[in-house]
Amino acid sequence: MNLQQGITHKGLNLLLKLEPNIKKDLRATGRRMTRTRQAVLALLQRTRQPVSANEIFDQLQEEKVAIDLVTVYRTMHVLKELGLVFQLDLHQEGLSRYELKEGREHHHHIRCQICGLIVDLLLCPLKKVTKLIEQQTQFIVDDHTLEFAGLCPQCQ
Amino acid sequence: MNLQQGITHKGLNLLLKLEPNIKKDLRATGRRMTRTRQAVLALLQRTRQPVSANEIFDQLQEEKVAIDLVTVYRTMHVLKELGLVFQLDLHQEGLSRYELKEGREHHHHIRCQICGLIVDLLLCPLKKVTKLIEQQTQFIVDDHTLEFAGLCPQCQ
DNA sequence: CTCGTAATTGACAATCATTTGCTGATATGG
DNA sequence: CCATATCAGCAAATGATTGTCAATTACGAG
Repeated sequence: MNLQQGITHKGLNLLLKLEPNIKKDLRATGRRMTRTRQAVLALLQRTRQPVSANEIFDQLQEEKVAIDLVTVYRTMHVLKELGLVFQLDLHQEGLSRYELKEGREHHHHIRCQICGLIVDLLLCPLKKVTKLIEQQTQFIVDDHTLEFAGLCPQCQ
Repeated sequence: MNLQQGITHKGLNLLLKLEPNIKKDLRATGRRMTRTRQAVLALLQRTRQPVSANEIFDQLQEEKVAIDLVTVYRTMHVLKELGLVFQLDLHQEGLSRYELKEGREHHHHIRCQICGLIVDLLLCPLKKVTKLIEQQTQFIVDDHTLEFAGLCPQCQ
């Protein structure tokens, strides 16, 4: 089984490649590419960890981008509808985090219970189990959530 | 791999067996067995599905048990501290659910996206994967959350 | 390039789940 | 049966998220 950590984003370079496609997606559903949406998308691209609405808001404030927290929520809602963003609800965090799909594969996360560090796990051991569950429960399974918690190397 | 659904509770019978032990646990930490805690425990025992604080509150109201919602939350907090209850934060539900451990084994859940039915999955395919993750991330893993979503037989 | 219109924003209030502060009620050992 | 520390109930605070509405802005048509 192949398990890789880390990030394969290439930073702002991708913005130029990504933006026209996203604009197309927006237009196709009667929406517009605005400067606030650009700012949020750019931030999501250069951010390594899944970010909360508040973190997006704070970060953009620091970068002198004027944006309302409400607009951040609305933007995330739109990006979710377009299927461009994953929403993560990590156990006992009490808030949602988001990350760009951007061609990334299905994956899961591990979170440090001390410092909150979140690391990607590029593995999914659940394909066989899903079939088994479908057979035995008669459900049609179409999603799953898998998350690990523990202590990161720094916090042990 | 053995996967069973369903419930092995035997209802109120267990209350008699369970209560003295729980009272002991409470007393050991300077706490008391009160009638509200009894009512909540009894409800948890005869309930099949993981229940939210509000559901506990509503259900007890119907049964003419006077209890404040705040007290439900505080009771769940105590029961969690004593390790008697699991807290579940299911994906996109935006609230917490609770279930009695009561000698039940580690397990996971599947939730119907239409009607909200939650079924227990008495399986856990993650032991090997946990070791692998520990090796490769250098984390010490001490918990995980696994949840499936889909359509139950009725809702397909 | 300008305009009109519909989508979007921001400011503010509302909502929902959950927590906290305070005071009177009550379980429990003595 | 009493003393007292824990507990319940109520009110109000909190933090995340959503709804309202007037003012602003994107963008295709001309």
